[in-house]
Amino acid sequence: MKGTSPKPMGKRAAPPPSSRRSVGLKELAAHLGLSQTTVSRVMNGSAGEFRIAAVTQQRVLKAAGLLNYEPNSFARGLRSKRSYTVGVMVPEISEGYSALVLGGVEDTLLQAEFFYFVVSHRHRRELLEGYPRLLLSRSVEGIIAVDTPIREALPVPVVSVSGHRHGRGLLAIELDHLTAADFALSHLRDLGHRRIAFIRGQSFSSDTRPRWEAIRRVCSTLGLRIHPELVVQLEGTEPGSRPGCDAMQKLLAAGHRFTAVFAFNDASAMGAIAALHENGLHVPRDVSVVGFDDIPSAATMHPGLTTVHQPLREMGQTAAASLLRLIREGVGRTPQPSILVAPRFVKRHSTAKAAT
Amino acid sequence: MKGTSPKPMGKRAAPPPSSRRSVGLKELAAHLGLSQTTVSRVMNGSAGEFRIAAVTQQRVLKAAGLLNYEPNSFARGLRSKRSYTVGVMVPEISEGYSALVLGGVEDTLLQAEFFYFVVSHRHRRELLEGYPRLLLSRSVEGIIAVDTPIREALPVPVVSVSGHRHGRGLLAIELDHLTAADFALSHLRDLGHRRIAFIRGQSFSSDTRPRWEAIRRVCSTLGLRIHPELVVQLEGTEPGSRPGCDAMQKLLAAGHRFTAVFAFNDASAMGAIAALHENGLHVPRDVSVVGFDDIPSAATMHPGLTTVHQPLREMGQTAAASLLRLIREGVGRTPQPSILVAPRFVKRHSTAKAAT
DNA sequence: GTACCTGGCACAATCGATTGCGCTCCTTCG
DNA sequence: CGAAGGAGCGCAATCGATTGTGCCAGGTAC
Repeated sequence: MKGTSPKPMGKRAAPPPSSRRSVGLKELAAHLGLSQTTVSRVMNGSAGEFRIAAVTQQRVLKAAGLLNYEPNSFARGLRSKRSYTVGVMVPEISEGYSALVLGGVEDTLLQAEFFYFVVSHRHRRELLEGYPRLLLSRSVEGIIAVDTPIREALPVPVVSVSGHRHGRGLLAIELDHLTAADFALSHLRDLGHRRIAFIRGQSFSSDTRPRWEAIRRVCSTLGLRIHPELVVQLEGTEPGSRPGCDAMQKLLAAGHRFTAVFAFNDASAMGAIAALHENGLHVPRDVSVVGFDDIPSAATMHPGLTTVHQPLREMGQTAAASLLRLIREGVGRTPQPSILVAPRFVKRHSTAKAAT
Repeated sequence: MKGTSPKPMGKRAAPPPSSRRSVGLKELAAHLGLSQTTVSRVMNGSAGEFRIAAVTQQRVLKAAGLLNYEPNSFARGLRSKRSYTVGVMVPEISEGYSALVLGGVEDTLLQAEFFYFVVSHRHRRELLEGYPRLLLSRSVEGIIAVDTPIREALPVPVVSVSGHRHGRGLLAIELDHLTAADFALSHLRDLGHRRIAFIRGQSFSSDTRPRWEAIRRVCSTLGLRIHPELVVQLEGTEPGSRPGCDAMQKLLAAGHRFTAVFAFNDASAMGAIAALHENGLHVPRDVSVVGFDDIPSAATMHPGLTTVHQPLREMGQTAAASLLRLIREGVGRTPQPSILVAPRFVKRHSTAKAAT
């Protein structure tokens, strides 16, 4: 009561552009001659349930606008125990894959007035294990794991995008690998290819195993034989096309004949093409190459890369939407362990009829 | 549109049903037979200044570990008024440019135990204007604006990366455009090019203006003439190489002769090359092309693109480090309005001696 | 006239950690 | 032996919003 109250309802010209230090609920209430309770209820839209007079609501809203009131997020979170924030774990944010998924995640989250923290673990063990707890200590309400294994069970919902499936109330958003493999292999088969080489992904990439499994099953269905001597694996954590180039060099050095290559991703397909060129082989005349992912440069490179398009943005959106649902409804007996999204096949110019 | 929107926020949704309730400071203290004060001091490392016995510290630390104590971030923030969080605004997170800068930002921030929110505004006006306030309402301690104009003065430090410079205690991290232009233009001049075409950036891109200014100055220094009829501008917000392709088509349609092109970025350079090919012109035999940015596919395309490399990751790191400094030391008379980072010139195969 | 609504709002207790003081014991010194 | 001084902690008031409950006045109902 001692201090001079800012302005007790007196008439006053337009208050100076409120560059004020964030007004609190308290000041707002005082300025209105109301209790914090009432103001809070109006601001939260629960005015109806508490019978606040319509005229009062208008007064509050108007004053809030004028004084530029913003509720303190800490205080609000402390009471309500809600942060409206989720955490997103990715291997490396600057890589196209994660960035595209993040774009989709953002689309959905921000629409629901959620924010998100991003952390990238770079496949380093201590980060992989530490980040979930770190995120939890920041009060996230859920976690989206992109191409990232989650081992321990967490006290919040977790949705993975192309991640290792690990049960325990973990919802996985996955590409329909079977359809993807069918697209690529049917295409090659129809072009007459029988001796197809495969470049498998690095062991740490979570897509490696399911995609290979799908390839095996589809080959079997299509009556294609997998020649073990034509299967190589990417190695090293280096991004870009180098690993694919190395893998193809190794394959070529072995000297086995093949007319087509199905690469693990577009980056390795590009590396493979570079290696083929260096060895005097022409794509697609001598060897056809099919990539995976459909990254932007797949369209602009020469020759344009035939590849399987992954709807990464859509996967991000689906992941976020699913996570929001889990947060809202609780993780009650996850109805389904995974959601499949459909790939698209993009035929460009790196594939042609098998050389006879 | 002004003021606080009456966020309905719905009913109190059931709080996330956490399986294992986290222990609070209170329980920890009780379990130890100590006061919250003491435990808090030990946990915050300020034990020394408050003469807590070494043996007590050990006890506390051990119990905290056992009971798995994690301080509540809301309560902590409420008192200390620190969030250890910054906001990052980008045009679109899924684009390579932003993603690379973000990578650098993350490197530095996470090392300082800061987290960050990402929001992408897609050049939409309402988002551009609303996000700063929205971030502030989340109690961020600072903002990094990547290729994003910030108009109003904010109550927290702001660092921009390749953004419109706008004084007012805003620190800008910028590429050294003069050096960059000199790299590219000296190279072309030395190869004998005199009639050089320019593809300028879209008007909404903050790099467009300063880069063009640098080009003009460097041309003047090098004794190169800028032929107005050889200057075209990118149009449309479409990402990828289409805008560059269109621009080059327009240029070719005009029918003026030129032997080299300096594109606004690699994407448009690729588009330009595609357009040149379509018109029967060979790169680099008939026309040399220099790009800008050095995006990953610049190296793998054919021909390899000669370009100016922007150290985007480094720029992100510098931005984050600078922001942290401003947060720590306050925005006292920003000592310098901008920090320049040096580009690198990457010579590949899209440039050659001028056709005679 | 009394009892009973019911609309309209206020009280005060939280949420969980931080922090300015201040209160005990022990030593140690004069 | 008394007092000063330090070592070791605890009390209780915050931070700002949310929320269960309570209170009062005016309006029926009988």
